[in-house]
Amino acid sequence: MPELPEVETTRRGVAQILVGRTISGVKVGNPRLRQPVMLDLANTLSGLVLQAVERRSKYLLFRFHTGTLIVHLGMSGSLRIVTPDTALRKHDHVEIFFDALHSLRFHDPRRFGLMVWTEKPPAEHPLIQHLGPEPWDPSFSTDYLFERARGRKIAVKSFIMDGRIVVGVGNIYASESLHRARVHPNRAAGRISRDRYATIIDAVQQVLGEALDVGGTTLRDFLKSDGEPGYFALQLKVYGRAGQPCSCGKALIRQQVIGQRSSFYCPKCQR
DNA sequence: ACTGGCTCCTGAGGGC
DNA sequence: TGCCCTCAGGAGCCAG
Repeated sequence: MPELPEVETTRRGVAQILVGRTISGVKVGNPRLRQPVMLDLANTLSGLVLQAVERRSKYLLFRFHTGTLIVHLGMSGSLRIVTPDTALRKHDHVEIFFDALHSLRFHDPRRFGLMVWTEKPPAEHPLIQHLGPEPWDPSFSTDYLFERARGRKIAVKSFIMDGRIVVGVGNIYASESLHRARVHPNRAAGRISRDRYATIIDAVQQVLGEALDVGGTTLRDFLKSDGEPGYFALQLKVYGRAGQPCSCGKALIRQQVIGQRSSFYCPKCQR
């Protein structure tokens, strides 16, 4: 379940090794992802030099001079760089061949991921164009968030997970961020003060940033043959800890479904 | 304009 | 041991 820090770490690992290399071929095993993978992707990509690997939200953007390959890892997807002779694993759906030592494999058991080609600027692609700011973009400001929340009755946790409001805040880090900001996840977005939104922004940036820092330390594992970029061992304070004492020591962590998503909070220190 | 609910898919884990 | 059930989740989509 890659969240933004995992996607960014993947981006760095892939970019470091593959940028500047030329694609020699593509093999599509199972094209049935969230959107079908073009079966003739090899025709499109063969001979192209990878110019850059960028990221927008949780979408990875493989840039070529003729267009962009948009990749999303869904919730179980991962990318791995292997030598082409490495044995295929179950759920290795797409392989992009570079040279004798480098092949990029897309692995995704649940197939919520996606791999699509576009010749337009990626910012104009339907998957990208309606996305809100990145969590660290200056436009993700207290005023912005407060104004967008006016009149909204939706739970603040669902609000900050809405990619049109801000991208990259997944289910786990939404719970963690609100715990850090001491805001109850079920509080209506429109009934939160400007000051508290400033705190929420700080918390989101800190939580994602810390996860990214942990990810950076595992980057060297990127090439390990059996290693997934994986889930970072960031200390989670509430997620998955229902019934355990909160770090405040005054209450047990509760679990509640909010917006069809499992959510965790401390009833004492989050209001 | 909002909101909540549904959907894709597979593996893990619990109960018996 | 093995079967069956439920749950988990990113994010687009749809109906009310």
